[in-house]
Amino acid sequence: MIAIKSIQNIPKQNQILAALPADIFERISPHLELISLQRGAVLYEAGSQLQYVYFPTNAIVSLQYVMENGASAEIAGIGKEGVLGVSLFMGGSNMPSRAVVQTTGSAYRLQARWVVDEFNRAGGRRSGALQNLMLRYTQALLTQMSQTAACNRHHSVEQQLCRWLLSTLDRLPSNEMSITQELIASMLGVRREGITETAGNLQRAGLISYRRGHITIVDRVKLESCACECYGVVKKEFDRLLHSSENTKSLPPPRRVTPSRLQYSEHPR
Amino acid sequence: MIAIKSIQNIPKQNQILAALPADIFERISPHLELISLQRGAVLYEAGSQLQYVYFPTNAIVSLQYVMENGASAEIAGIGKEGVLGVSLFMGGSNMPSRAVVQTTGSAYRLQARWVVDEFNRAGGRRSGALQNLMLRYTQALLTQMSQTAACNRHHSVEQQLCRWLLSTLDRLPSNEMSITQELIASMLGVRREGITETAGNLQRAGLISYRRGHITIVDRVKLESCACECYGVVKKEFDRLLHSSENTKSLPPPRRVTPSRLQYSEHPR
DNA sequence: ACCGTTACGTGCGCTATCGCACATACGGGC
DNA sequence: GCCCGTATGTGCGATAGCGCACGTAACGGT
Repeated sequence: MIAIKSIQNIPKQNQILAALPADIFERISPHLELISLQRGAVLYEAGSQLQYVYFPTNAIVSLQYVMENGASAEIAGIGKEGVLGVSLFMGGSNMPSRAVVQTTGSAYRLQARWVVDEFNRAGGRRSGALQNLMLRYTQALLTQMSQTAACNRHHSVEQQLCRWLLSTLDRLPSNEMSITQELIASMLGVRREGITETAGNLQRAGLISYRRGHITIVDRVKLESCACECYGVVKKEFDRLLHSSENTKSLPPPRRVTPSRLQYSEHPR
Repeated sequence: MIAIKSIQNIPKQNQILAALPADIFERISPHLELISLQRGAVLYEAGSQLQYVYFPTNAIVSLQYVMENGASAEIAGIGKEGVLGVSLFMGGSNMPSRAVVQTTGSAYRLQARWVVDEFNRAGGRRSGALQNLMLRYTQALLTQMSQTAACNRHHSVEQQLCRWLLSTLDRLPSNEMSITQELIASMLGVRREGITETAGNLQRAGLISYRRGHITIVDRVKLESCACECYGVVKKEFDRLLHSSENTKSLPPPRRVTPSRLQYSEHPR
């Protein structure tokens, strides 16, 4: 986690930073520090005070919840599309979960106070674009978490693995990722053996191929059809919230339409 | 869902409304409508536009995600401690999940525009107390969702049932609730038979007692020890975020302390 | 080129939960 | 007081995923 300089890395690789209006970006950019994140580094421990907000460029950070008995589960993943530390301007000043670097890479960070300042600059008229963006991202995060909760309840390890691979892939430049099955297992909160077996199946079926610590996506389309709906739902929501006409408050039509009168959707059998 | 008048119901039964500073409360209170919510009513369909924000008094609303195949899972519950519709000022203008009334009761509602106005009134100096409260509540909601995700992954039906009973109890005036096992099952996303069996065990053990459509909590303490940690964690976080000294930005110490260097918490075996 | 660490493979019995097919009985409405 | 819809009880085979105990081999460092 050493501050480095590099001409390869530019802040705008992070999509939140890229979406900021020029004036705001100018204002905060002097305070952005480029740092390199090594896999395994812990950015926040659950419950600790937030010192920085992080904007990953090619790193991926995983929010995970660790239970009393040591079992863990990934709650959400954050890559170049997002920002780590939204709780800061929510007033909580600390996170409910731990943030661990899942894929080595870079990120820009910003001292807490700059973000809070800028967030509150919301000067009546054009209530701060930063605030707006952050809030939208937070909502996308809410969606991701809801989906994870439902997914954990109802989907098989295979479906979840596919989902996970796809969303990780979306945050990477190539179609290969460096990660062990053990780590994936700890993200998904399942046994390593379960991943070994499932990954074996996927490889045999020609969806992926892997060697010690590396996975390559071979057939993305098939992988998508093998993943649960969760992948698509979350992706669509991110697109809707973050890429659509910047300033609009009333946005595109509902994600889907359903009958307006209650039927308690019973457990399907 | 008919507007009614009642002297029994006062807005301040809702803890968010109660926590608002007098001036703001005065400003919005003329626009508050008291409505009665019948069990089963759907307040929002997933993806639909938000028309109102709801502040439950003695009603309980359940946010649930319904999957393509009809299976469902509760993502979070909202009672007198909270507010339904935070997505409104997050800029999303609609919710990712469905909101269903789980316990018949009342709520106050507010037209979307009043909330948004007030939310954005954040006049530089004392950036709106409403905004502050809402954001804090949103963070508490984030915690609840994370916890649900992890809980769904790792805890048994019994633990989850206990957790659910306790958090429902906290939102009710008495120690009896009117609900069928079928409904609980659909909230937890498990089979009804699973609830029947587990509830039977709990009754035999003297923690609860029930009759057709009604459950009474008999021994709350035992119930707590039987529930998973999730109940306590979420409750503590709500207290921390919503009851602690209103305006403080740097708050009580971390929820718990953990070593600051990474160990990938492997799946415990 | 070797060697040891660490990642991956595999087998096996176990448990929780599912899916389904019923039986039973409560209690509100007439 | 009866009756029927609906909530609850129960049994049973199927299965996904767990926990554990290994074996094997890939890769990186010296």
